[in-house]
Amino acid sequence: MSEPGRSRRSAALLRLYDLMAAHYGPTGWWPGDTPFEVAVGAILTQNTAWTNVEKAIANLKAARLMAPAALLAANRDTVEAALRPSGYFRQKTERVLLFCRWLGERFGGRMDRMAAEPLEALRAELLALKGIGPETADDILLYACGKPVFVVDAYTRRILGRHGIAPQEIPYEALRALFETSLAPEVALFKEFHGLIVWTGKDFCRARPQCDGCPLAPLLRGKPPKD
DNA sequence: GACCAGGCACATC
DNA sequence: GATGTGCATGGT
Repeated sequence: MSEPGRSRRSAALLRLYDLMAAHYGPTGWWPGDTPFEVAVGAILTQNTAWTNVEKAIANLKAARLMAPAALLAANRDTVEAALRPSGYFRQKTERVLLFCRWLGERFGGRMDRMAAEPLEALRAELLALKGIGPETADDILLYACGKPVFVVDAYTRRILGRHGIAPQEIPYEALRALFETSLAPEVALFKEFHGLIVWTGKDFCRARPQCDGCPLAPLLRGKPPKD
């Protein structure tokens, strides 16, 4: 991308950020007591509302299963029962257990050792795991490992498309690259920016799709949303 | 009661 | 490579 193109885009993204931040203040996203809990939540939230994920996470904690070794030692039925409220519970049980097995074999079950790995190699390993696609991998890399990757989700695509910053159908990697080349690679900024997108998406794209009261409404300048 | 949610893998063309 | 389908629960 040309330098003027990048700085224009960078300014547009920072304007989005400022409007959302002014509306919400710090989100502190992602919620989770430990990096492992964040990684599990990233798998459980696939195509699923976060409120349902919270129930499954609470179940795991109540059953003392929020640890890789505990999950691997548990009966599969027990894990499935705990994950049931988050939907797709058979698939998600398989995916969580596969992640635990890999984490155990590769890093002795320790998230801190995983996080010490170089970003690109680690991303490739995560993507090679069955059940971990780009968004889930990047959730884990950013929020559980503190790596400077930008997480793209359905809300990101919808909001940028709606405001004409990127085409609605832009592929995952292209949209990730757009953020990562336009913004300073600061983990705290990436975390908070994605958190603000999630909150804005939940509150306005879903609950109030007409954009009433949306912090980003001023950017539309009276034009209807594009989607 | 229909419709949707912060995905992903797999089959089919 | 693009497109369609299964996976499952809970909220609106």
